[in-house]
Amino acid sequence: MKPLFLQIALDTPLDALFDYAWPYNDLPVPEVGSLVVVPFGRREVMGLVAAVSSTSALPAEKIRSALAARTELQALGERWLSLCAFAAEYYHRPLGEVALPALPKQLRSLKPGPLLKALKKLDPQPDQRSARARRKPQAAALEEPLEEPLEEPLEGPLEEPVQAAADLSPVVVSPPPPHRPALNAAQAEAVDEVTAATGFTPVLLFGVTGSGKTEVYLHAAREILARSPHAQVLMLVPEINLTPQLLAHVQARFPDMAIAALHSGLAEGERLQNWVAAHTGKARIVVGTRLAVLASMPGLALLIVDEEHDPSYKQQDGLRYSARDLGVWRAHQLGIPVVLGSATPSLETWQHAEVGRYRRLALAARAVPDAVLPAVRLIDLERDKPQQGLSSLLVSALQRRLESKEQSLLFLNRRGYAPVINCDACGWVSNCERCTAFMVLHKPEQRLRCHHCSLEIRIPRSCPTCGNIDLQPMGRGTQRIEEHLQALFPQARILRIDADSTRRKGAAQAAFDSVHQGDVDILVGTQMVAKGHDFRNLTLVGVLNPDTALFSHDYRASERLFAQLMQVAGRAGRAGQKQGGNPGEVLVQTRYPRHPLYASLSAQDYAGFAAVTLAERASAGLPPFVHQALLRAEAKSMDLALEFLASAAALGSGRADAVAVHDPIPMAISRVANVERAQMLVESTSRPALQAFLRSWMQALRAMKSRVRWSLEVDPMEI
DNA sequence: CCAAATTAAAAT
DNA sequence: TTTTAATTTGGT
Repeated sequence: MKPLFLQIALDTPLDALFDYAWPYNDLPVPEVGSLVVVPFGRREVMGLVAAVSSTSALPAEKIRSALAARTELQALGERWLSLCAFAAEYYHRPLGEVALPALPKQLRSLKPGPLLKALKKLDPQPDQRSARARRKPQAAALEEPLEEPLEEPLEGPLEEPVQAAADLSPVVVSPPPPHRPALNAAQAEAVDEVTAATGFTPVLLFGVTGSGKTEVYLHAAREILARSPHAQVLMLVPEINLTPQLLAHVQARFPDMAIAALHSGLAEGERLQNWVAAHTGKARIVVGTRLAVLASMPGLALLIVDEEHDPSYKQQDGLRYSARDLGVWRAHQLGIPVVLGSATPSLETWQHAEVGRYRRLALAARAVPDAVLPAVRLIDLERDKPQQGLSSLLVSALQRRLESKEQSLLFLNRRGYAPVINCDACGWVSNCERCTAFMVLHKPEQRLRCHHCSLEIRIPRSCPTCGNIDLQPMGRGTQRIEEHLQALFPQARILRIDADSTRRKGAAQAAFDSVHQGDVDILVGTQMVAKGHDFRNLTLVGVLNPDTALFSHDYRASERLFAQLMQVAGRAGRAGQKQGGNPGEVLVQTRYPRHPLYASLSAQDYAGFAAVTLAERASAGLPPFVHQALLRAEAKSMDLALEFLASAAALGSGRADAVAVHDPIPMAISRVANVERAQMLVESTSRPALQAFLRSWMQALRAMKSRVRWSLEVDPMEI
């Protein structure tokens, strides 16, 4: 008998597949992995065929018919479906809520128009880059020094046979020879390890900024792509801002290959276009942010996660997945190598390497011949009292760079002008009326803004409680530092780069370009400037206010701080010193110059830092030695939220075998946008035990049907 | 008495 | 989650 029922995953929180009839005898039955349009309630939505069956457990009158199949698109593969199924199971979400949001929006639109257009565009031309990739900023980036510049474009021993195999296209008459630096011994060994791998091989590529990780990625990719015309490589980067740079780099090195970018900054059409290129195998290399880990790539043969420690790999709403973890799982599923690159690996990854589950390959030196690691010096703020947030040592270091026409970077992870304003007379502070948080002073707009709920108000002329007209900004953000620097150095060209200054599309790229072109003397920025960008003429990095993370209640704060400071330190003196210039220097302003974290930082000793921190985590029973999940609740009142969590805990008590359920507590910022939030930690030393508990617990919780909004996060990063 | 606001229930 | 129907509330 012919199968007649489609079991369809839909983007809805209901944890079920939905049975639909396929009554069209003259049309082929859609195969598993196809997209189909179905009626759902009063709407029509796109669904994904998860299974096809000749029977249904439902009474016939409840079953409606599917309306149409999206036959133009090759069905999604079994491997992709099981990747989604794994993510759904691991993060405890319905399959449809994982699989459908992983597809480009236009693919889920009921009209086939955009897809047809994308397919048509894909077909005639062999080189199907996105329009964005061809536009100017890309071209400009190409002329910039590559991330790890080397003196001579020597051909490595690996190159010749690979190059011959890669030049498959008969259309290309004579491509310009790509600039391909030779590898040093450590790099070559790393490439060998990755390319010689058979089966699943997780590799931690451990190397400081400038040690040449990108070269390893590119050489390994070349080798693996040459093995089969269908092979594909996925390269993940933490941030959209870093994709143009890597994309330009990859395009320059693989001029004959179709390369696709996937990130949330693309226009819908481009996103679909690039996704389809990956899905059909046309794009041999995909460069993308975390969402790209769920791209359909039937030929995936190598997966690279650059800066694997970066918190951006964690999705912070909806399905709270870790793209790095899913990437590793995907490599395992496919039996392929996965390269995790970092100078400051996450402690999870480092621990995997310590016990031998991951292969660790170290790139010790900077690949740039005359580059030296910048000296890290601590400025004791108790001795060198800062003026307007700047110590005298830092000011004179800035002065020296201005005199020698070198660039400086001041790093301050706090945007706005001042994090709060207050009234000296009565003690009023600028609290947000909807959140338990301060409203931040943004001077260019003359407004107070809440960074949690986006509420914005004009700066009050006088104190709302006592009428005092003298309201004071407290503390400093990037805007205030920028203002003060301009007063200190009126002739200097100062540029601020943060989320506020780069809100417009393309603004970030333009800002980075102007730094590269030497139009900027002093750069002030938040973490945005810490990542990836290689500023050749930059020899001073000042770190302004790092201490708060030292005493955070979040045990991961110090790990993040260390990684961030190492990364920002790497911006200094990266391309080597020019004659007579200043040596690369990193000045960290701190009240705690004897803190062990700063000792490790000064010595640029990640391994030492990791050993100490892992020992602390082990003795305190923290990750990676235990596995955690977090149940969050949101309600109108804190009591309701806590009450929900308490009854959830009671529901769980019977099932908790080798699992600890902690007390419900209000979140650190307990109210956001007038919603009270609380959370409850669940943990176990056994991941399977935790997962088994969560499975049965979630089922019970869903049946409980509370009015309280709740969500579960597996492997939370911030607690 | 109607209409807005809140609650409950269903979705194959 | 979204959507709709059912019920309560509130002002008349």
